[in-house]
Amino acid sequence: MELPIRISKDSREPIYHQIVNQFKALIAGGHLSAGTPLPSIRALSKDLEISIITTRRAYQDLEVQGFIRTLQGKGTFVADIAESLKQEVKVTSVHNILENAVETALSYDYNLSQVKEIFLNILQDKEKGDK
Amino acid sequence: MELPIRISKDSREPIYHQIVNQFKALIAGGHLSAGTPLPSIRALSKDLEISIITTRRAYQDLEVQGFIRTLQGKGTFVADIAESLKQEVKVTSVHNILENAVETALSYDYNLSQVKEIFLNILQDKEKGDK
DNA sequence: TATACTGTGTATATAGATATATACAGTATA
DNA sequence: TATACTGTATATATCTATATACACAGTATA
Repeated sequence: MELPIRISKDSREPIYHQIVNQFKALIAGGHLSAGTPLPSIRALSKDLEISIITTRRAYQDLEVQGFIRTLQGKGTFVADIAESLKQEVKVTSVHNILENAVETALSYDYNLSQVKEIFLNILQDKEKGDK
Repeated sequence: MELPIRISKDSREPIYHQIVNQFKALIAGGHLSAGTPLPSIRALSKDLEISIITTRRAYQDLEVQGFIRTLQGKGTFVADIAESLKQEVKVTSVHNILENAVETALSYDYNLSQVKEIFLNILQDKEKGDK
């Protein structure tokens, strides 16, 4: 199974944390349903060219937060999460991300109209790119 | 001078890096013009309740990237940067930030229309909040 | 004019966080 | 039963953040 997990080594955000956020998005967004097996820490670490301890750290955080379950010798699976919780994570996370992006754009001395225009341009580019 | 520099200790992004990004936004955005003195590493570290070595690390990175100049015993000042460079940093950074936000929103299985709606709601909230 | 004080930045040692390499333990299958 | 999968643990190196001390620059005062 090919997962859209990517890490940026340029980012100062810890690698394990990038992985956590991306899996959270996939799970809360419904891309990965309950019971689905995740790649093993070895498979993922090879895929991302990082240490298995780094992928394990990410899986540990996800497990502590209740998104996945791991069984020694068996593997890691998407946990059974209440739809309401998934929805809450989805709505809250996306809202926070977009709001932070707006705040940052405003700190560059753009005004709301300009931010809106730039954003709509990006959406347009994405729409064209999808075709 | 009161600067809108804030750090989030919850974020996994290193503190020094958060400071770098926020100063970069203020400088590229024109809020801080060339020659403006920045707070000393002691003043800023007291303001943010962090170590002076952390603020120094942020100032060092900003100096290496050409945004500021520091003189031992005298202080730290906004560097004289070409308007074209400031503009480039401004446009590129904001575009990247908004684009990444869109990408992340899409990874939560929102579609472009939904992302647009959420974003416009946020802008609306911000417009109301400004009043 | 020299010295002391107060500002400024700079350097070093240490602790915690992050990422790695390597070895150990559990489970399933041939 | 052996092998190949799986997760788990430990030691080490690097990065980040801190506390503390040192050095430079400007100003005030004797």
